[in-house]
Amino acid sequence: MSRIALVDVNNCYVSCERLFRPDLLNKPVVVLSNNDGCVVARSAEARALGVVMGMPWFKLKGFARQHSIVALSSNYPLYADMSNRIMSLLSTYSARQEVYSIDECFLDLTEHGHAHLTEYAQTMRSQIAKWLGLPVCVGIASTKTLAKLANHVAKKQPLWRGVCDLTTLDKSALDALLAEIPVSAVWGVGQQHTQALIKLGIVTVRDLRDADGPFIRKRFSVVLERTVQELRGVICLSLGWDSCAKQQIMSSRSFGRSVYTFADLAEAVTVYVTRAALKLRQQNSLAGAIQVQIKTNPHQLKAPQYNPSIIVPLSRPSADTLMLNAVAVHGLGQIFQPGYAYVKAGVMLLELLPETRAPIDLLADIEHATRRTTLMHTMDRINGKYGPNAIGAGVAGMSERRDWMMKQGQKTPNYTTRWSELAVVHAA
DNA sequence: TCTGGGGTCCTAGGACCC
DNA sequence: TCTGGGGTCCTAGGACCC
Repeated sequence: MSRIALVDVNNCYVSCERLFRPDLLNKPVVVLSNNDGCVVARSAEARALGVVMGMPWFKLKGFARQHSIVALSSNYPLYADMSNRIMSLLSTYSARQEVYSIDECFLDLTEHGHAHLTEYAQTMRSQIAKWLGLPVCVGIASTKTLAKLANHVAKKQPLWRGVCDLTTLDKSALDALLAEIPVSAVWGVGQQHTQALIKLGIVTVRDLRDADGPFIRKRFSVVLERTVQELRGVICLSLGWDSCAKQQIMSSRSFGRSVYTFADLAEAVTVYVTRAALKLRQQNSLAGAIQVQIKTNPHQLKAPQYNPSIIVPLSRPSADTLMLNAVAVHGLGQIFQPGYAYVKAGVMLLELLPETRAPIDLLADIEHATRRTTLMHTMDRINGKYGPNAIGAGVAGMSERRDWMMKQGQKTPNYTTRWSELAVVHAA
């Protein structure tokens, strides 16, 4: 039988912030989404006060002041850097690792032998705590879905001391445990499914595990039927341990204020294309098409709404920022209408293919293409060294003009990724 | 004049995840 | 006044072909 572990950082963003702000330990802390929009992470203390994930910050503000909740803007460079460190440390614990998100990964421990997995996982926890100062929980089981569930149990039930290995339970103990957990805790069961399942009398994880597979498939989908199988210990989701290339790359942001003009939107689109194209080159891919979208504020019910998008194919696949940008801005021109208050724009790179599989264009000017590729690499190197906006496409504008950029009122410094913002130790 | 069915490809949209 | 940003996979339905 296989053994899969799911390792997950507790309250990841809050824990990262606390590393450099030990004064925040034991205090209610929340981290806000881009634009300081809503809550995306909360400490145990904030959760205990009733702060819900996704709560808009403007609604929470008064309550937060009353209860001395500390709110921070999200600091993704810091979280990404800590994530890289933790993932590389965890990779030493298994030959097979699937990095599933910024704060969690699966490890295949099948080859490790079954006897001492709990101790092995405890070793991981203490090494991560000691080297990086971050708290993690570990769930172990025979499938990914069960490992996610085990992780949930490890977090919720203190008696497991941060590591829950479901394979150590006998059948009746496992049945009893699964009968305590609401079906909504299962990976792949969201709000819609939860409500529909409850109506059918499927309320606990145990109910779902024991539900009729073909019925679930018919009433819901093959996806949920796979989940049922996985809960029974049948592997349907295999471990993807190669960091495979993304199939689409997106870059979008809400603005700090409403935007009305084509010029401002074009400037934003150029910034997003620049960011997306960099990611594209980093995974050595080319894009065959680019989608541009702009949006008005959906929460502003009385204001006129306009949320167009357009997909523009490229004449030939490319990773050239300037080329992609020209196409994107042209696409923007097709959908832009004056007279609306736009609050968000985004671009998506589509039809990605590996650089190596680029079609050969007999009519292309090889010398020109090579120069452009060199230009892109040079640009990436300069931006890598001097900051992401050191040089870019012409329309991107200078930062002082970009007053539409997102609001980040409470951002902590880039403690680990910028020399100028390193934490400083003061001698007593 | 009458008339069919199977297959593929693409797209939009929905559900889910963190 | 102020409500995130990335992703994945699947399905249904239409267009088109033979």
